[in-house]
Amino acid sequence: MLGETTSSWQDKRRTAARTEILTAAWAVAREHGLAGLTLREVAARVGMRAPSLYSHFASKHAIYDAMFGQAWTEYERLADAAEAGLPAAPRAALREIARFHLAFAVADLARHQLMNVRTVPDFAPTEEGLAPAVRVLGRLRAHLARLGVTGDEDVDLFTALLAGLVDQQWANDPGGDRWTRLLDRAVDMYADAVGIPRP
Amino acid sequence: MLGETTSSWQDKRRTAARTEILTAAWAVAREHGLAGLTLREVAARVGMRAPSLYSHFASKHAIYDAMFGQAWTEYERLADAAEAGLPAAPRAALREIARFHLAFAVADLARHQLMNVRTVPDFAPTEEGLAPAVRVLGRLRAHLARLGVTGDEDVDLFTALLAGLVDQQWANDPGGDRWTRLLDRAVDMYADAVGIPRP
DNA sequence: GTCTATACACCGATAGAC
DNA sequence: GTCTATCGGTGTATAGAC
Repeated sequence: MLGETTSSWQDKRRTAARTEILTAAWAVAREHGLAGLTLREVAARVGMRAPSLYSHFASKHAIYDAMFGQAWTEYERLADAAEAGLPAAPRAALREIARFHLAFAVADLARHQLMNVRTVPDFAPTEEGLAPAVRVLGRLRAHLARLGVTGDEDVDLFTALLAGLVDQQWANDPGGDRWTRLLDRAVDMYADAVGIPRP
Repeated sequence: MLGETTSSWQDKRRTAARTEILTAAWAVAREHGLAGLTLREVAARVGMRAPSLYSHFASKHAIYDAMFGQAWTEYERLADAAEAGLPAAPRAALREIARFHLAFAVADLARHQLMNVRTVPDFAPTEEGLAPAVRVLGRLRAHLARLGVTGDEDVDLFTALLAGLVDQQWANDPGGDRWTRLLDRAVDMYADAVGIPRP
């Protein structure tokens, strides 16, 4: 995970074990809900007893933290890939950014809950786990700036708009599209408000 | 709670005990977080042992459900009181509705988490607990209709906008006003989009 | 009816043997 | 590293005192 220059045979085994544990943790979280994740079940899926997990992660929170980092890293990776295909027209570009965000947030409840926290009682990501999330927000700021949106409040308004659509979608129509289908209208409403020119 | 025509001495004692338990539950939820609510601590605060709570509530979820109903009933009560002072100007009225909602949602994290669910793993409000929440949404629809906003999608867009501001506020600036202060801009943005006339 | 005492199955976490 | 055993916590069920 960290930028190791040399990785011995033992290190590879260690990271492999960590990866396997995290994969199992994601599966449990998706089946039983994020809060329904238990060390005993994760351990069972990787052929261990629960206490053995503590040789690889300091605590259950450390597992959540690693998952948090994985989720935002994956977001970053996919966003990078999608960046090449961004339309030139400002509104179309903004629409595509919003569409990507909503699609990612609506695809996996456990992941969404973890990335946007709150549902795990005392969990707060460490600085290391937070890093990719911070980078993603920076990337969004840069994109908006390129579209002419530079004010902090304008950026905050955009994130609130996206967060609201996602939240209402999960809360009141999970699996449906009652709120996600409002995306185009929401983006146009926002674009009008911050002065992004109409096509 | 229910509409009893006669309330015997025992009934009064029963509802008094229930009320006392719920008050203690709110206190615990505010101190330790909504998920940090434990029956043992609630019981201790009302001078009971944990199992004794089961004489008054069928389960911990039943306590959550009663709290859910209380929160939305309180929202309804305050909204009713505020209704008399609503401005005549459409945008001002919309702004006041939004302001009330945000103020209520931002005032108490445990209450907000409970009213908008999700953080309590398997909890889903019963029909009875849900009733005041449904009434509140109906009231909002009526208000918006009076302002000329009748489309379901327009209503959904408004609820998403409010939900987003509240969520971002709690998630990224709890206790502050980084997102709540965007309220006027958000309302104007929305009013422009749905065609509520400018003053 | 209301409460206590007890018990059960589960949780995260730790200690120590191997 | 992984195990077993265990600790203190949880929600919850039930038997029985009053």
